[in-house]
Amino acid sequence: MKNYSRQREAILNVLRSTDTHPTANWIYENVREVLPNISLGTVYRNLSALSKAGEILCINVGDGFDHYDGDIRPHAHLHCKKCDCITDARLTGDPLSEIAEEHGFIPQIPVYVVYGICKNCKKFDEISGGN
Amino acid sequence: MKNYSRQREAILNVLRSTDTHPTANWIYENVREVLPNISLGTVYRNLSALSKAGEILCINVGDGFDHYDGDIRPHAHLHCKKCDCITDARLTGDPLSEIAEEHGFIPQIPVYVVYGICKNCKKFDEISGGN
DNA sequence: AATAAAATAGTAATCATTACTGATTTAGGT
DNA sequence: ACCTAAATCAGTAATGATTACTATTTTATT
Repeated sequence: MKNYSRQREAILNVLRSTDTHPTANWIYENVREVLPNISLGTVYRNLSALSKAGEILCINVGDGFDHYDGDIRPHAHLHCKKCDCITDARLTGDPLSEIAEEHGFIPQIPVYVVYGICKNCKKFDEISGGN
Repeated sequence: MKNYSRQREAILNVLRSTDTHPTANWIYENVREVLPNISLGTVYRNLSALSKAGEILCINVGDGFDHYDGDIRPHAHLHCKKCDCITDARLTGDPLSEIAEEHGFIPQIPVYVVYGICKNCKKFDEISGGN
């Protein structure tokens, strides 16, 4: 993360222009439209470095892919266990910082996660009769 | 999940007797002390089935391993980004359900996650001067 | 322009997890 | 108890997202 690279800038641009919490491969495909010769390894390396530097977030839904989020402002993630989508939700307070404090835990990265069933999957459930 | 198997029961026993949110391999090693011939594939298959059935939780810290939790009562997880440990914390309310409701989202699985720095890593940071 | 550090493209290796196969166990009726 | 079908198992092979490696190119600084 010492030197400028147009590859890193393009990766950040692609990631910050979506709210879909994409995978490394999705980012790769989209950056290729700007930089056709970029390597998948470069995408992975930069996402990893940016994540470690705290400039982006790495999210793990449990679908076998790492997802990334260019929005590092405090917000919540609603994880759907059916379709593995991630919906952003604003936070009206800091609900767990008090609890965290009891444990001597610093809630450094401002993302809260809730598992559940999203709007669309809920709709489908009602039609198909559950499951 | 139709038929009884002593393997599945042993896996559940091991998982429920710890609060360390272990990996599949840790569970495998510990179940082997009771059932020496159990297969690693059996452990994976059962953990997956139990997780899908909602009897246990699969947790994804981002350290390359799936972790499991035998406690499915409502509680929060404090994820340390330094050592990837997971600390349980009790919930005093239902802080995000109101927000979730706005999105038509059903917070079905009662686990909240907060990323940050745990007590021990914090202590080490103070000694070594950060990072 | 010259140099060293950093980053890249392309490819090979890693390794947690999943899939597969033939044998064993369970459930439930007879 | 026996019988059958479905479920599960042990053991092993395959998968595939991610990481590591290497030789080359780019960046920052003098």
